[in-house]
Amino acid sequence: MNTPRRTTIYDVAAEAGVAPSTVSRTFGNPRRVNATTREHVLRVAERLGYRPSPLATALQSGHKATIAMLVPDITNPHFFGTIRGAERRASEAGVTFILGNTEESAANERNQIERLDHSVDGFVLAASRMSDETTVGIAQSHNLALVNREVDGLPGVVVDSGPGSWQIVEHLASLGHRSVVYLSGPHQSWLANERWKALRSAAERRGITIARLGPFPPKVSGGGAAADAALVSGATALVAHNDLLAIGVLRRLAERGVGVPGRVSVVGYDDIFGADLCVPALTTLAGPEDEAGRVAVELLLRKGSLSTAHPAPQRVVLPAHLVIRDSTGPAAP
Amino acid sequence: MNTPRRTTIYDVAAEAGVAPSTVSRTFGNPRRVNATTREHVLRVAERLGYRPSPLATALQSGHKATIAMLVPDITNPHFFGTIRGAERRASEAGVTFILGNTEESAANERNQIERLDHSVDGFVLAASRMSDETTVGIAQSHNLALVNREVDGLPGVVVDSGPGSWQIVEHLASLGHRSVVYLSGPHQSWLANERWKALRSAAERRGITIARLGPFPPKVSGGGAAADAALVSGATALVAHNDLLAIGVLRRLAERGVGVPGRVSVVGYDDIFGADLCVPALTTLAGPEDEAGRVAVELLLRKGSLSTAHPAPQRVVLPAHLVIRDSTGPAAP
DNA sequence: ACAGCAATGGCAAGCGATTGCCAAAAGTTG
DNA sequence: CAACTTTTGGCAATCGCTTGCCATTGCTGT
Repeated sequence: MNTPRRTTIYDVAAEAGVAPSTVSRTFGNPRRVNATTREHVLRVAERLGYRPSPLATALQSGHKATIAMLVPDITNPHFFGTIRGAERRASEAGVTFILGNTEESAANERNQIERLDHSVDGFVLAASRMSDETTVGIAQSHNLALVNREVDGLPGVVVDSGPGSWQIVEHLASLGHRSVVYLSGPHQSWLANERWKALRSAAERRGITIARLGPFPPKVSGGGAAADAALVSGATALVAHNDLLAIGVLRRLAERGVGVPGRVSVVGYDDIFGADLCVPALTTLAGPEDEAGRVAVELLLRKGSLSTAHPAPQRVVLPAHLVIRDSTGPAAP
Repeated sequence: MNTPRRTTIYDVAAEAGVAPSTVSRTFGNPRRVNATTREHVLRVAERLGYRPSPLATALQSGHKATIAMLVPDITNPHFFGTIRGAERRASEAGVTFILGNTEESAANERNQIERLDHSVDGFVLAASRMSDETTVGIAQSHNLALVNREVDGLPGVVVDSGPGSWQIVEHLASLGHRSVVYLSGPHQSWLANERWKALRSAAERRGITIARLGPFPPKVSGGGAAADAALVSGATALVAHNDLLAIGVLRRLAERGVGVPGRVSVVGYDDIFGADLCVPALTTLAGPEDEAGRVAVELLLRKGSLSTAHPAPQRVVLPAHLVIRDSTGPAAP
């Protein structure tokens, strides 16, 4: 890895017989330099294999062309889509993409932000675990875009679980279910609370009994306890916080010989990879996760550009739709 | 996002009544400054909320404390294990982690490397699509660590598909299969060739007929064509390049009413999330993907430190093991 | 032909650290 | 106590690029 010193604007300038500032402008502010000169400089730069140093640029101009995305659990397939979408959009925009895992911890999240602070233009916070106050505080000095989390005044994108949750309840109701439980995710998860609220209000409207159980870790391994608790409750339909949990529930149910959807129906959220692979295939609320990732990055980028003339939408809601598979069926009599 | 100008070593220096260089040393070379002074500086820095700027540091010292990982397809769950492992290790080492998607293209891979060149200390290349020559060329001026790819003289980690492939063949042979096909991944995939070689030699040793079909895109969607081709071949056992492809194959087979493992057996590689969810559950070669990610980063970090005294192992081979599930069974008579 | 301007290029001062070199202070040694 | 070594802190150059400001140059209009 011997470094033969990289080509700098000075090298190019010398070779092209112009001042370094001219070279700099050629790249960063082309209209500021005469077409002929520009061409010439570009040619020389090309020949010398010049590459601008993002570091030096960032240090001087403050423009880092880099964003970071923080997810609570990089393991969770649910985030794959969002990560993918975000990475794609960033890459398209020529922005480098930093990925961080917060291990479901708000403290960890803060630290990462703190650490990366100097190195990025902004953060995409997916399913942030931080409190509203903390988040607002951070937003004071940082560019943020939230995914699946709403905080007053902050830009973000959510996959709409409201109408989605209603769809779930309607579906269940139409199958004759009268008693439903929601197997909740972490209590500090905004999403968990949102889903619960939506489910409850939908259930009330339909005159259906609904209860919240948990919290359960939103992983396959959380399914055991969740299933057992649900069974005790006597509900005929279980709505899990996410597909991972739902799959865990399905497993446990199979172990215990509880028929799905014969005895109970199971619904998940997210439609992750694998949801249609398990048996019975999982009925789940599918959202455009990729899109969410894209949009979040978009919001961040837009905010950067000072197009205050055309204020970008600060809050985007993406529609979700229920994918009905085999894990839901008529309520047992 | 108004930036009230961040605290710099100068601020700290002024406040603490020392020179900026002392502040710098306090952080970067603590033993160079008197304990008392150090304590004092640290206290002041703390009070002022000083955070070093990685950019400035990198610009001056060349030490970026950042690595990038490039994967061919961020979509593929297979890579998430590796990504996770790599991210973890990087994070533990206080190194920031950049993730890039190369979309299965060697050219894209080169570009990304070029772009990130100035910003990182090294690259983890997962299942790189670049030719050996190109890779060696790049290694001349960049720090590289390869995952599931071997290039002479370059450090890397592979999940050992050799013995693994033998296990597959043994398993199939013991079930009475005499004719096997390998449903290959992309031809420029080193892994695909490696697997093929291992399978073939194992098959020969066992006196089993084996053929290579493909290439097929290593995705679920590639499974249709792969399954059809395999059926025509008349083989009783299909070994797919990876689980995604295997799952696609399973689907197609089910569509066509071909019993698995009744009529044919199917084996995959990687044991991705979902492999045990599908029906029949997939027999597959499981490797420690997380570990591979960790190790790759480790190699990169080690190379950075000039511990030439204790030359780090340049090539790590991780063992794989066959997970036998329901997609393999006795050969049809 | 001349004031008035816009376009273009150069100068030099940063951005926030690191680090080689030097000098002052402190500690050792016989 | 003189002579010497080790610690410790400061100075200032440097990393590669951006950008405000100034000086030229060449047009324009009248």
